[in-house]
Amino acid sequence: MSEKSLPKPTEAELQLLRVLWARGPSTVRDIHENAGDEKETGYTTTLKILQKMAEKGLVRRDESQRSHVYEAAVKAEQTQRQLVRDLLLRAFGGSAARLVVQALSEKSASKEELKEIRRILDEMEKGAPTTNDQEMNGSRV
Amino acid sequence: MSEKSLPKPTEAELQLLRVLWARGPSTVRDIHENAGDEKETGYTTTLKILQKMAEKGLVRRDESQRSHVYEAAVKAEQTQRQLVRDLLLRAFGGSAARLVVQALSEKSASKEELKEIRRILDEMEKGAPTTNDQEMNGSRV
DNA sequence: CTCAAACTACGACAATTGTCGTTGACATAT
DNA sequence: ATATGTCAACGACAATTGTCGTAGTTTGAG
Repeated sequence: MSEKSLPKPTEAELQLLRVLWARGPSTVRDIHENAGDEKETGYTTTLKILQKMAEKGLVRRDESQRSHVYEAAVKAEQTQRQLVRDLLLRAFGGSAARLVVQALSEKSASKEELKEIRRILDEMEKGAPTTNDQEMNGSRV
Repeated sequence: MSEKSLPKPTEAELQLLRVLWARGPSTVRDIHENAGDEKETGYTTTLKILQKMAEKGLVRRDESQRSHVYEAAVKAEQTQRQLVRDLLLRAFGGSAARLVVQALSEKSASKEELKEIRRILDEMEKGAPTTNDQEMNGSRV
Protein backbone atom coordinates (compact mmCIF):
# COMPACT_ATOMS: atom_id res chain seq x y z
CA MET A 1 0.00 0.00 0.00
CA SER A 2 2.87 2.36 0.55
CA GLU A 3 6.06 2.67 -1.46
CA LYS A 4 9.01 1.56 0.61
CA SER A 5 10.33 4.99 1.56
CA LEU A 6 12.63 6.02 -1.24
CA PRO A 7 15.86 7.86 -0.47
CA LYS A 8 15.63 11.46 0.58
CA PRO A 9 16.17 13.61 -2.50
CA THR A 10 19.20 15.85 -2.52
CA GLU A 11 18.90 19.57 -3.14
CA ALA A 12 19.47 19.37 -6.86
CA GLU A 13 17.09 16.44 -7.12
CA LEU A 14 14.42 18.27 -5.23
CA GLN A 15 14.69 21.20 -7.59
CA LEU A 16 14.02 18.93 -10.54
CA LEU A 17 11.20 17.19 -8.73
CA ARG A 18 9.60 20.56 -8.22
CA VAL A 19 9.60 21.14 -11.94
CA LEU A 20 8.10 17.73 -12.58
CA TRP A 21 5.43 18.24 -9.98
CA ALA A 22 4.50 21.55 -11.53
CA ARG A 23 4.64 20.54 -15.17
CA GLY A 24 3.96 16.85 -15.22
CA PRO A 25 5.94 14.51 -17.50
CA SER A 26 8.60 16.49 -19.36
CA THR A 27 11.65 16.10 -21.51
CA VAL A 28 15.09 16.78 -20.16
CA ARG A 29 15.26 20.03 -22.06
CA ASP A 30 11.98 21.27 -20.68
CA ILE A 31 13.01 20.37 -17.19
CA HIS A 32 16.37 21.98 -17.64
CA GLU A 33 14.96 25.22 -18.93
CA ASN A 34 12.31 25.48 -16.29
CA ALA A 35 14.52 24.55 -13.38
CA GLY A 36 17.05 27.29 -13.76
CA ASP A 37 16.11 29.86 -11.22
CA GLU A 38 18.94 29.85 -8.75
CA LYS A 39 22.07 28.89 -10.57
CA GLU A 40 22.61 28.34 -14.24
CA THR A 41 24.00 24.94 -14.99
CA GLY A 42 24.77 22.89 -18.08
CA TYR A 43 22.28 20.72 -19.87
CA THR A 44 24.22 17.54 -19.24
CA THR A 45 24.20 18.24 -15.54
CA THR A 46 20.44 18.15 -15.50
CA LEU A 47 20.48 15.05 -17.63
CA LYS A 48 22.84 13.24 -15.34
CA ILE A 49 20.92 14.07 -12.23
CA LEU A 50 17.75 12.79 -13.85
CA GLN A 51 19.51 9.57 -14.75
CA LYS A 52 20.62 9.13 -11.17
CA MET A 53 17.12 9.82 -10.00
CA ALA A 54 15.79 7.18 -12.34
CA GLU A 55 18.21 4.67 -10.86
CA LYS A 56 17.08 5.56 -7.39
CA GLY A 57 13.46 5.31 -8.36
CA LEU A 58 12.59 8.94 -7.76
CA VAL A 59 11.48 9.38 -11.35
CA ARG A 60 10.23 7.15 -14.15
CA ARG A 61 11.59 7.40 -17.66
CA ASP A 62 9.78 6.84 -20.93
CA GLU A 63 12.37 6.03 -23.56
CA SER A 64 9.93 5.40 -26.38
CA GLN A 65 10.77 8.75 -27.93
CA ARG A 66 14.18 9.94 -28.89
CA SER A 67 13.88 12.64 -26.28
CA HIS A 68 13.18 10.67 -23.15
CA VAL A 69 10.28 11.80 -21.05
CA TYR A 70 10.68 11.90 -17.29
CA GLU A 71 7.91 11.77 -14.74
CA ALA A 72 7.98 12.09 -10.96
CA ALA A 73 7.66 8.72 -9.27
CA VAL A 74 7.01 10.23 -5.87
CA LYS A 75 4.15 12.48 -4.94
CA ALA A 76 4.82 15.98 -3.72
CA GLU A 77 2.94 15.46 -0.47
CA GLN A 78 4.71 12.22 0.18
CA THR A 79 8.12 13.79 -0.25
CA GLN A 80 7.22 16.87 1.72
CA ARG A 81 6.06 14.72 4.58
CA GLN A 82 9.31 12.83 4.43
CA LEU A 83 11.35 16.01 4.57
CA VAL A 84 9.32 17.48 7.37
CA ARG A 85 9.57 14.32 9.42
CA ASP A 86 13.29 14.35 8.88
CA LEU A 87 13.66 17.93 10.01
CA LEU A 88 11.33 17.34 12.89
CA LEU A 89 13.43 14.56 14.32
CA ARG A 90 16.75 16.06 13.39
CA ALA A 91 16.30 19.59 14.64
CA PHE A 92 13.17 19.84 16.74
CA GLY A 93 13.32 16.77 18.90
CA GLY A 94 10.04 15.62 17.42
CA SER A 95 8.03 18.58 18.65
CA ALA A 96 5.76 19.61 15.82
CA ALA A 97 4.62 22.64 17.77
CA ARG A 98 8.10 24.09 17.81
CA LEU A 99 8.53 23.52 14.14
CA VAL A 100 5.25 25.21 13.43
CA VAL A 101 6.24 28.19 15.48
CA GLN A 102 9.41 28.63 13.51
CA ALA A 103 7.57 28.12 10.26
CA LEU A 104 5.14 30.85 11.17
CA SER A 105 7.93 33.13 12.28
CA GLU A 106 9.00 33.28 8.69
CA LYS A 107 7.64 36.47 7.23
CA SER A 108 5.07 34.35 5.41
CA ALA A 109 2.49 34.90 8.12
CA SER A 110 -0.09 36.25 5.72
CA LYS A 111 -3.59 36.58 7.11
CA GLU A 112 -4.93 34.10 4.61
CA GLU A 113 -2.42 31.52 5.64
CA LEU A 114 -3.15 31.95 9.30
CA LYS A 115 -6.80 31.53 8.56
CA GLU A 116 -6.09 28.45 6.52
CA ILE A 117 -4.09 26.96 9.32
CA ARG A 118 -6.87 27.54 11.81
CA ARG A 119 -9.25 25.77 9.49
CA ILE A 120 -6.90 22.83 9.33
CA LEU A 121 -6.57 22.72 13.07
CA ASP A 122 -10.34 22.59 13.36
CA GLU A 123 -10.63 19.77 10.91
CA MET A 124 -7.85 18.01 12.66
CA GLU A 125 -9.45 18.04 16.09
CA LYS A 126 -12.77 16.95 14.70
CA GLY A 127 -11.75 14.30 12.23
CA ALA A 128 -8.84 12.00 12.87
CA PRO A 129 -8.35 11.46 16.59
CA THR A 130 -5.02 9.68 16.48
CA THR A 131 -3.19 8.96 13.29
CA ASN A 132 -4.00 10.43 9.92
CA ASP A 133 -2.80 8.82 6.72
CA GLN A 134 -5.15 10.50 4.34
CA GLU A 135 -3.90 12.00 1.12
CA MET A 136 -5.92 15.18 1.50
CA ASN A 137 -5.08 17.74 -1.15
CA GLY A 138 -4.31 18.05 -4.85
CA SER A 139 -0.90 18.78 -6.35
CA ARG A 140 0.27 22.36 -6.89
CA VAL A 141 3.64 22.95 -5.33
CA MET B 1 23.33 43.03 15.71
CA SER B 2 22.84 39.88 13.75
CA GLU B 3 25.43 37.25 12.95
CA LYS B 4 25.96 37.06 9.25
CA SER B 5 24.10 33.83 8.52
CA LEU B 6 26.52 31.03 9.18
CA PRO B 7 26.58 27.98 6.92
CA LYS B 8 23.77 25.49 7.26
CA PRO B 9 24.96 22.73 9.58
CA THR B 10 25.26 19.26 8.12
CA GLU B 11 23.49 16.30 9.69
CA ALA B 12 26.40 15.26 11.84
CA GLU B 13 27.00 18.82 12.89
CA LEU B 14 23.40 19.30 13.83
CA GLN B 15 23.53 16.24 16.02
CA LEU B 16 26.43 17.70 17.95
CA LEU B 17 24.76 21.08 18.15
CA ARG B 18 21.78 19.39 19.72
CA VAL B 19 24.00 18.03 22.44
CA LEU B 20 25.54 21.43 23.04
CA TRP B 21 22.18 23.12 23.18
CA ALA B 22 20.98 20.59 25.71
CA ARG B 23 24.06 20.47 27.90
CA GLY B 24 25.76 23.78 27.44
CA PRO B 25 29.55 24.01 27.09
CA SER B 26 31.05 20.52 27.10
CA THR B 27 34.21 18.62 26.44
CA VAL B 28 34.63 16.51 23.36
CA ARG B 29 34.24 13.38 25.41
CA ASP B 30 31.01 14.51 26.96
CA ILE B 31 29.65 15.50 23.61
CA HIS B 32 30.74 12.25 22.07
CA GLU B 33 29.17 10.12 24.75
CA ASN B 34 25.91 12.01 24.75
CA ALA B 35 25.54 12.24 21.02
CA GLY B 36 25.58 8.57 20.28
CA ASP B 37 21.97 7.69 19.78
CA GLU B 38 21.71 6.71 16.16
CA LYS B 39 25.03 5.33 15.07
CA GLU B 40 28.05 4.55 17.11
CA THR B 41 31.11 6.32 15.85
CA GLY B 42 34.70 6.79 16.94
CA TYR B 43 35.87 9.47 19.33
CA THR B 44 38.13 11.10 16.77
CA THR B 45 35.23 11.44 14.38
CA THR B 46 33.39 13.58 16.87
CA LEU B 47 36.55 15.54 17.55
CA LYS B 48 37.15 16.24 13.91
CA ILE B 49 33.64 17.38 13.25
CA LEU B 50 33.85 19.76 16.17
CA GLN B 51 37.10 21.14 14.81
CA LYS B 52 35.46 21.75 11.46
CA MET B 53 32.55 23.40 13.18
CA ALA B 54 34.92 25.68 15.03
CA GLU B 55 36.50 26.69 11.74
CA LYS B 56 33.10 27.45 10.31
CA GLY B 57 32.11 29.40 13.36
CA LEU B 58 29.29 27.13 14.44
CA VAL B 59 30.94 26.53 17.81
CA ARG B 60 33.43 28.33 20.00
CA ARG B 61 36.34 26.55 21.59
CA ASP B 62 37.94 27.22 24.91
CA GLU B 63 41.47 25.84 24.80
CA SER B 64 42.51 27.03 28.22
CA GLN B 65 42.14 23.53 29.59
CA ARG B 66 43.82 20.47 28.22
CA SER B 67 40.44 19.07 27.35
CA HIS B 68 39.04 21.76 25.15
CA VAL B 69 35.57 22.95 25.94
CA TYR B 70 33.17 23.54 23.10
CA GLU B 71 30.15 25.77 23.15
CA ALA B 72 27.46 26.38 20.58
CA ALA B 73 28.01 29.67 18.76
CA VAL B 74 24.56 29.63 17.23
CA LYS B 75 21.29 29.62 19.10
CA ALA B 76 18.88 26.76 18.69
CA GLU B 77 16.03 29.00 17.56
CA GLN B 78 18.24 30.77 15.09
CA THR B 79 19.37 27.54 13.50
CA GLN B 80 15.92 26.05 13.50
CA ARG B 81 14.59 29.11 11.77
CA GLN B 82 17.31 28.81 9.20
CA LEU B 83 16.50 25.19 8.52
CA VAL B 84 12.80 25.81 8.30
CA ARG B 85 13.28 28.70 5.94
CA ASP B 86 15.47 26.50 3.81
CA LEU B 87 12.93 23.72 3.67
CA LEU B 88 10.17 26.19 3.08
CA LEU B 89 11.77 27.61 -0.01
CA ARG B 90 13.21 24.36 -1.22
CA ALA B 91 10.21 22.11 -0.93
CA PHE B 92 7.12 24.13 -0.23
CA GLY B 93 7.42 27.04 -2.61
CA GLY B 94 7.41 29.39 0.35
CA SER B 95 3.98 28.45 1.60
CA ALA B 96 4.20 28.17 5.35
CA ALA B 97 0.66 26.86 5.52
CA ARG B 98 1.53 23.79 3.52
CA LEU B 99 4.54 23.10 5.61
CA VAL B 100 2.49 23.40 8.76
CA VAL B 101 -0.06 21.00 7.41
CA GLN B 102 2.57 18.40 6.75
CA ALA B 103 4.16 19.00 10.11
CA LEU B 104 0.87 18.44 11.82
CA SER B 105 0.19 15.36 9.76
CA GLU B 106 3.06 13.73 11.55
CA LYS B 107 1.60 11.61 14.28
CA SER B 108 2.77 14.24 16.76
CA ALA B 109 -0.60 15.99 16.74
CA SER B 110 -1.08 15.71 20.48
CA LYS B 111 -3.94 17.72 21.92
CA GLU B 112 -1.57 19.80 23.97
CA GLU B 113 0.42 20.72 20.94
CA LEU B 114 -2.64 21.69 18.97
CA LYS B 115 -3.72 23.88 21.83
CA GLU B 116 -0.29 25.40 22.02
CA ILE B 117 -0.33 26.18 18.35
CA ARG B 118 -3.69 27.89 18.62
CA ARG B 119 -2.33 30.02 21.40
CA ILE B 120 0.58 31.03 19.22
CA LEU B 121 -1.72 31.87 16.35
CA ASP B 122 -3.69 34.12 18.63
CA GLU B 123 -0.63 35.89 19.89
CA MET B 124 0.58 36.20 16.38
CA GLU B 125 -2.49 37.95 15.07
CA LYS B 126 -2.64 40.28 18.02
CA GLY B 127 0.92 41.15 18.79
CA ALA B 128 3.69 41.45 16.27
CA PRO B 129 2.21 42.54 12.96
CA THR B 130 5.28 42.04 10.84
CA THR B 131 8.53 40.60 12.11
CA ASN B 132 9.16 38.86 15.36
CA ASP B 133 12.66 38.49 16.64
CA GLN B 134 11.90 37.76 20.24
CA GLU B 135 13.72 34.95 21.92
CA MET B 136 10.66 33.54 23.62
CA ASN B 137 11.60 30.27 25.26
CA GLY B 138 14.40 28.65 27.22
CA SER B 139 16.73 26.08 25.72
CA ARG B 140 15.62 22.45 25.85
CA VAL B 141 15.77 20.93 22.41
C1' DC C 1 60.88 8.59 37.42
C1' DT C 2 58.32 5.80 34.33
C1' DC C 3 54.50 4.19 32.00
C1' DA C 4 49.81 4.06 30.72
C1' DA C 5 45.82 6.71 29.65
C1' DA C 6 43.67 10.68 27.60
C1' DC C 7 43.80 14.27 24.32
C1' DT C 8 44.59 17.08 20.08
C1' DA C 9 46.26 17.37 15.55
C1' DC C 10 46.91 15.53 11.03
C1' DG C 11 46.54 12.85 7.13
C1' DA C 12 44.20 9.21 4.49
C1' DC C 13 40.17 7.33 2.49
C1' DA C 14 35.71 5.95 0.54
C1' DA C 15 31.34 7.68 -0.74
C1' DT C 16 28.44 11.17 -2.47
C1' DT C 17 27.26 15.23 -5.13
C1' DG C 18 27.25 18.41 -8.54
C1' DT C 19 29.51 19.82 -12.69
C1' DC C 20 31.31 19.31 -17.46
C1' DG C 21 33.43 17.71 -21.83
C1' DT C 22 33.38 14.37 -25.27
C1' DT C 23 31.56 10.85 -28.09
C1' DG C 24 28.63 8.58 -31.00
C1' DA C 25 23.90 8.05 -32.66
C1' DC C 26 19.98 10.41 -34.88
C1' DA C 27 17.40 13.72 -37.21
C1' DT C 28 16.67 17.47 -40.40
C1' DA C 29 17.20 21.23 -43.41
C1' DT C 30 19.50 22.62 -47.38
C1' DA D 1 23.91 13.38 -49.09
C1' DT D 2 26.02 16.51 -46.34
C1' DA D 3 26.36 19.51 -42.79
C1' DT D 4 24.21 21.32 -38.56
C1' DG D 5 22.10 20.60 -34.50
C1' DT D 6 19.99 17.62 -30.77
C1' DC D 7 20.28 13.95 -27.66
C1' DA D 8 21.71 10.09 -24.35
C1' DA D 9 25.57 7.97 -22.32
C1' DC D 10 30.08 7.97 -20.20
C1' DG D 11 33.94 9.15 -17.87
C1' DA D 12 36.52 12.59 -15.35
C1' DC D 13 36.92 15.77 -11.66
C1' DA D 14 36.76 18.84 -7.66
C1' DA D 15 34.52 19.53 -3.37
C1' DT D 16 32.32 17.91 0.65
C1' DT D 17 31.28 14.67 4.31
C1' DG D 18 31.85 11.32 7.50
C1' DT D 19 35.00 7.96 9.16
C1' DC D 20 39.43 6.27 11.18
C1' DG D 21 44.30 5.38 12.30
C1' DT D 22 48.39 7.20 13.91
C1' DA D 23 51.63 10.35 15.93
C1' DG D 24 53.00 13.37 19.38
C1' DT D 25 51.99 15.69 23.82
C1' DT D 26 50.36 16.15 28.45
C1' DT D 27 48.58 14.25 32.79
C1' DG D 28 48.50 11.38 36.47
C1' DA D 29 49.25 6.88 38.99
C1' DG D 30 52.32 3.88 40.89
